[in-house]
Amino acid sequence: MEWTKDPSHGDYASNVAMIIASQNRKNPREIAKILSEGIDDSGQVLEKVEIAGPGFLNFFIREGCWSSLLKTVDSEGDRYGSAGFGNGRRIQVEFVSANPTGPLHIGHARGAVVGDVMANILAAVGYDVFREYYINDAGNQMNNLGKSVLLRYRELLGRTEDFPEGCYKGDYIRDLAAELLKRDGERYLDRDDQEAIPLLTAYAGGAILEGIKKDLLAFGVVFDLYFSERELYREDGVGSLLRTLQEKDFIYSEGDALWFRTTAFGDEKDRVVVRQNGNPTYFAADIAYHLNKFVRGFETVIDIWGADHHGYIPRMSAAVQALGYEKEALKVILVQLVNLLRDGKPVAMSTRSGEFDTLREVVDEVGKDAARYNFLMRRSDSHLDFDLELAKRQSNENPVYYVQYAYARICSIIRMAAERGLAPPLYGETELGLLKLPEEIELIKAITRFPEVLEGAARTLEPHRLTFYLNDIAAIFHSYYNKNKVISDDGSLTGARLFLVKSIRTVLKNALTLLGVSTPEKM
RNA sequence: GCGCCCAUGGCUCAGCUGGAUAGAGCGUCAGACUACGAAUCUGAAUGUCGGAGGUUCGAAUCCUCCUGGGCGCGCCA
Repeated sequence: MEWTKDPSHGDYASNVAMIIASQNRKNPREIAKILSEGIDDSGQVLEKVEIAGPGFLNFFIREGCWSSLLKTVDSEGDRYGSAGFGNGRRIQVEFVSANPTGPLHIGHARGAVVGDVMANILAAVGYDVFREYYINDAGNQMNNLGKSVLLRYRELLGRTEDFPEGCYKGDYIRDLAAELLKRDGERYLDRDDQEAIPLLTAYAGGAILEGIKKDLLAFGVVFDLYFSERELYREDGVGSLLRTLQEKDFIYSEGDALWFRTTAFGDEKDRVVVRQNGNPTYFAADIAYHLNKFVRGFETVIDIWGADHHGYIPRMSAAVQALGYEKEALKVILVQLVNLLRDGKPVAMSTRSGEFDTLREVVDEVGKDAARYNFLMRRSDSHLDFDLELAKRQSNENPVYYVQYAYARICSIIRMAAERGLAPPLYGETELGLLKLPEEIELIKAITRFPEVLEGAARTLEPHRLTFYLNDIAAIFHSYYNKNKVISDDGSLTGARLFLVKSIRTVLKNALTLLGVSTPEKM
C-alpha cells in the first residue's frame, strides 16, 4: 500500500494483485477484482475502489474522513510521529571518534550531525539509545602529538630542531606549547624525549579532547560516554580478546606476527592483529572495543565512519561474526567528505591558510541551525558541498530558513488569533469536516505521513529523509498560506484552520527537534 | 591489477528497496504585498535517468559488459 502521486489514481494504491498474479501466473486484474470485492469497509472510509492499469487497486477516501487522522496529532503532541517498534532494545551509536590530535574539522562535523540525529531518530522509534565517542588515545599518532608539542616548546625556548614527518604543524600546537611553558616553566627542556613525550602527550591529548567536547557541545552534540582506547588496554581488553580468538582458533602465527583469519568470514585477506614487534594493531584494539560493546549488552551497534574507511567494513564485520554475533548486529553508516566552499569557490583545507575549516569556526560563522540542516540535505554517502556564504544567507537559497519560517509564520498566526481572543481548538471542539480544499487535504496527508517518514528513516538509517520531508510540508503550507486566510469572519472555519495549522506546527516542531535545529517563534 | 561506491534537466540533488506520465531546490524568463510575516507564493522552459545488452506484465531501481569519476587495497590510525 502506498501513497499515490497522481490524484486520478486515488489516495492510496496497492500493487498486491500484481504480485499475487505473478506468483500464480494469473491475470492480475482478475485478482484485483476478487480482492476489491472482499474489502471490509465497515468504517465507511472508502469513496470507491478502482482497478486500474495493469492491476492496481486504487483507493479513494471519502472527503470527510481525512480530518479524523488529525486526532492523534492532537493527543500525542510532542510525541506525535514517534513509535514503539524499537521495543526498548539497546542500541549504540558510535560517532565522531576523532583522535584527540587536533580540533575537529568540517568533515567531523558532518559525521557528528549524522550520528546525533540518527540517535535521536532511533530513540524516537523506541530504541534505548547510547551515544559513544571512541577516543583513539593510544598509538603512534598520539606519540607524534606529544613530540610535536615538545618540539614547539623547545622552539619557544630558543632550541630549534627539525620537524619530522608525521608531526603536527597546526598553530594549535604552538598554542599548547606556549600554555605549557606558562604553566610548567622550563622543566621539560632538558628531559629525555622518552620521559618528556608521554607527559606532553597526556597533557596535549587531554587539552585537545576538552576542546573537542566544548566544540561538540556548541554544536548541540552530547555523548553518553567518551570511551578511551588506553582504558581498554589498561583493563586487558585487547589481551583477553586475543586469547578468546586463539581459543576459537581464528589466530595463527606467520612471519613473527599474529594473524586473524578474517577470510573465514568473507574478508579478502587475513589481517595482522599483533605485529612482529609484539604490539597489537589498531584493528586488534578496535575488535576488542566492539566486543566490549556487545558484552555491555548492546544488541545492535552502529558505527559512523568517514567513507574513506569503507574498505575496513569486511574485516570488522568478520571480527563481529568470529566473536559469535550476527552480521546484522554491526551496522556501518558511511559519511562522505564535505567540500567546503565560499561563494562557490573551494576553501583551502589547510590549517595554515587561516581560512575556516574547523567545526568551531564554521559553527561560529554560520550558526548551529544552518550548519546542522545543511549537513542533512544529502544522503550521507554522497558528497556534500557546503557553502559558507549560502549557509549564512537569509534567503530562499537557504532551506533551513524556509522551514523555520513556516514555523514562525504559524506561530504568528496563532499569536494574531490570540489577540482576537481565539485559541486553537482541541480535536472534537471543532468542525474539521470544513477542511475540504485540495490544499487542506494535501496538508492533512502530509501531516499523516510524518510517522511513516520517521519510521523509514529509522529502518534505513537515513536521516536525510527528514529534511526532505520538512521541505515538502513547509512548501505545501507556504502555498496554502498564500492562497487562504486562516483567520476570517467565519468562526467555524477559522477554528478548523487554526487546528490544522497547529497540527502542522506540531510536526515541524517535532521534526526540527529531531534534527537538533531550533524552532524560533519569530525570525 | 583487485574490491567498494557513484553517474538522473544548465548546477546541486531526491526518487519510499521493481510500479502508473521520473520529481525538488538553485539558476533563467514572466508575474503577485491597501489581506494572518514577500526569509513567501504563482506560472513557463529544460531529461535518449552515462552507453549497450539481459531478466518481466513493468527497470532510474535487479544481472552482465563497456565508458567516465571517487575511494580503498599498511605489521598506519
